[in-house]
Amino acid sequence: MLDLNQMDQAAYTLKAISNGTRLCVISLLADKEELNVSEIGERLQCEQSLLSHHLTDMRAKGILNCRRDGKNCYYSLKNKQITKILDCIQSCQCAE
Amino acid sequence: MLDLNQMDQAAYTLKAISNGTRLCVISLLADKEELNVSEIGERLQCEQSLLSHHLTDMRAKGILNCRRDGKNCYYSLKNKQITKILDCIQSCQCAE
DNA sequence: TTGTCATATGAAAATATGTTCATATATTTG
DNA sequence: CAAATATATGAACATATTTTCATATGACAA
Repeated sequence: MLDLNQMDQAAYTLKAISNGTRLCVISLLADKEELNVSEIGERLQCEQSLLSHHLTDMRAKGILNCRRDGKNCYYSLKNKQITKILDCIQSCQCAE
Repeated sequence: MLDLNQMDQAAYTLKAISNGTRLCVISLLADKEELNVSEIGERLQCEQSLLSHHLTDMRAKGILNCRRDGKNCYYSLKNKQITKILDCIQSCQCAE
């Protein structure tokens, strides 16, 4: 029941989201089904290239999906469940 | 509702636990109420000093409590709620 | 005391993450 | 086709995290 490999995998996913900007992206996408990069950029304080790096990496790590439509790329959560981590961590912060 | 500062704080806590060894520690302490460093070390594949660094840092970041009793230091979860993140992330992995 | 056990600490090295900047690519429009 | 828009990429750098090693500290037992 205590499997380091399993925990490493969990850690891999957690690391991929352990960043303020990335959590914001997840929070945005929790509601909106999908958003393109510009829309995300407008809502966040994040420079184009940096945001792109974050999105690309989160996608590579299986957090986000991406779909191109013309000039735009629409990102969405690959697994909505991930938003529960946000609730979870926030309830932890409160109960401190 | 989308507050970067709040997300940064959440990220700070997430970072403090986004590591296989640290998640193992949390998982161990989820059951056992408290364990001393040697007990944790036996159950984990982790060298003394490295484990100590992890524990000290998790403590500094408000994840763990520590109580000394004689030669031993007993660590426990400051907030049991944190274990829900483990369940949470694991259910995310499955549903992939 | 001295030795031993349990744990912590600090510095250095190794590695990973985050950020910036300049530039590339894909798509659409004129 | 050329220009404009949306987004990605790569290299360089800055910063943070992880790991190792040597050593320190605290507590107890002989």
